[in-house]
Amino acid sequence: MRVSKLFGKTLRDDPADAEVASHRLMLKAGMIHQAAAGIYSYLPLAWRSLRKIEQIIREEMDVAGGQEVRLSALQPRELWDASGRTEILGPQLFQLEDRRDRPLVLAPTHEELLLTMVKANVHSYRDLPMILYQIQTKFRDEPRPRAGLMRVREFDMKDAYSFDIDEDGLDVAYQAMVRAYRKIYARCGLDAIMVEADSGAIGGKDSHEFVLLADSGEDTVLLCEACGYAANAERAAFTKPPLPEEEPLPLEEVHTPGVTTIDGLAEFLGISAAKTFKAVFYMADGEFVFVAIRGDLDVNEVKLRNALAASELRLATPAEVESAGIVAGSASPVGLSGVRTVVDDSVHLGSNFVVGANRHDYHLRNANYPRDFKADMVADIALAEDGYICPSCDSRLKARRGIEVGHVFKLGTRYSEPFGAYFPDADGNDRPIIMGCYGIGVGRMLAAAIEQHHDDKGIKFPAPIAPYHASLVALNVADPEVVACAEDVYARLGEAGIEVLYDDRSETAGVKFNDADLLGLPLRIVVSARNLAQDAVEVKGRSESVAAAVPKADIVDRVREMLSGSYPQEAER
RNA sequence: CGGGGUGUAGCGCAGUUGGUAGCGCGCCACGUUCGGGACGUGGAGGCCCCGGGUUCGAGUCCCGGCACCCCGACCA
Repeated sequence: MRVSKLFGKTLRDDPADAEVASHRLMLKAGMIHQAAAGIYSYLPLAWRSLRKIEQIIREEMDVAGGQEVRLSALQPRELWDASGRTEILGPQLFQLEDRRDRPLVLAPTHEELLLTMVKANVHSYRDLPMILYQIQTKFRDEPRPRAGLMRVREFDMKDAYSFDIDEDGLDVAYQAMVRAYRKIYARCGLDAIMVEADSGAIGGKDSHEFVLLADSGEDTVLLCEACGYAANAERAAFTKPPLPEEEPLPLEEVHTPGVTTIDGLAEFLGISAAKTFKAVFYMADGEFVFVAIRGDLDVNEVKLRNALAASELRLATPAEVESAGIVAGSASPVGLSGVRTVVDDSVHLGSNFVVGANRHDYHLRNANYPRDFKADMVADIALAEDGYICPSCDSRLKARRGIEVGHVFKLGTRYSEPFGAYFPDADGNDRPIIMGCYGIGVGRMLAAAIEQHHDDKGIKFPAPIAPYHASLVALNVADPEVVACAEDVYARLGEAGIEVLYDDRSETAGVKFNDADLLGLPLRIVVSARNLAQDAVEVKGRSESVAAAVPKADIVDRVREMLSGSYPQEAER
């Protein structure tokens, strides 16, 4: 491709509305165009890269035994009404009507439709196991699109679904998908780590996320360098430091004027926050819930939601707290009745806690569970944070930000049962299909790759997903010899199957070099009068600082060598 | 949905007490240059986000919308 003909122009100034690197660089390099918040079009450069990512995913899905399907994006809303997800998804679901006022939705995911197809086509245990996948556009009206391609409302996603007769089969499929995912990221030149994840509202048991560590990421993950434990913060467990066991002392009221916070309370009484118990109030599916946790810990709302099996969870408003008869600032589980109470299991790790007295300016010393208060539920609802103790060894966890680029779930019968996806087993008994689902965001992969591979000059594309393999820069196109050589090199590389972006524009060296660095193809080949004097052209890797002079005749071999050398996993294939 | 910010040329921005819009980059033409965002000369390019209002007169003041960005809430 000649740059003079390429659709898409680079920008000299940084676009004002882009803060994260991938967004800024893709706009600046002329790769993407924004239509509205979280809605982007892809220009040729981005689209080439995305297609390469898709192709890598497709190949690995096929190796893992997947069959590609293509499902309709426009779907009747009644399908979603039937699964109850019209309501669950709420405003996130794009809805429209056809000319006869029939309600339709733009599919945010495809479980519903796929299940109806599976029901129609799976008639026996002999049809299983099976893996289906699709790579196509999904629509979600996100509350807050952000960071360029990182979180958008229209996006391409690979979704795979496994269908098995039993849990053992699911385990096999799950492991095959995990292996495929690891290969996909490796082939794309991405350093993704697998972390334990919450399965969220999609349900199911085991769940893992694939995460690229990056400060611009939306997720927080906790990692243990010593034993390899890795989990999303929503899911992460940790060892809660125990307090010395004390003889239970009698409950005793203490005057605490003006004290309404845990820090204030600890300071006032000269004790550590861990010796206190704090109260937090939530509304879970409309029901008021009193939550208590040791003063040094914070509530993990995802764990709490799971413990309560609630679909909607939010902090209670001050008015709701008051109408529940709670004295905010001195709230206490002691003497509480008629309110659902959840207590973190840290209640077992200590004694003689200081709690509120349900009376302004008073707290209670020496509260002990279960002597002084009851709970409807005791569970781990604590949020893991940086520096906490690893749950599987005694090292410290590190908190890092990351970009979620893949998520795998063991769904079990979560969808097959309600959708009636049953099959007769060898004994003729109907059994629900055991399912797994496995997603990768294609556009987010591209954004994440750029987050992970860039410098102050621009992108540094991993070769397998670069829009082209090399930039060919002709310096001074007014010089006929330079042009002749560049054309010759362009033609020969093209014949050798190497994808070259040929900068044939009448621009100065600085402009061309800067644009080449900005787009960040793996190699840069320069043809100039200076090199031509030695019958050479020069080749430089995007990350290298000095270029190598290569005899003109050797250029094809040399480029091939350098491309395979930088990505051995590609060369092996 | 709450908080903050921004809407003026393709991009980045300025615009004074209200007086009919400018700079840089980019773009077009010609010439000189030619290894890290060159230079000269000449040009083109505007629904000042939208709608009301005040005023002789509004990019500017007032009211009401909308859009986009950031933080938070939310996020199969």
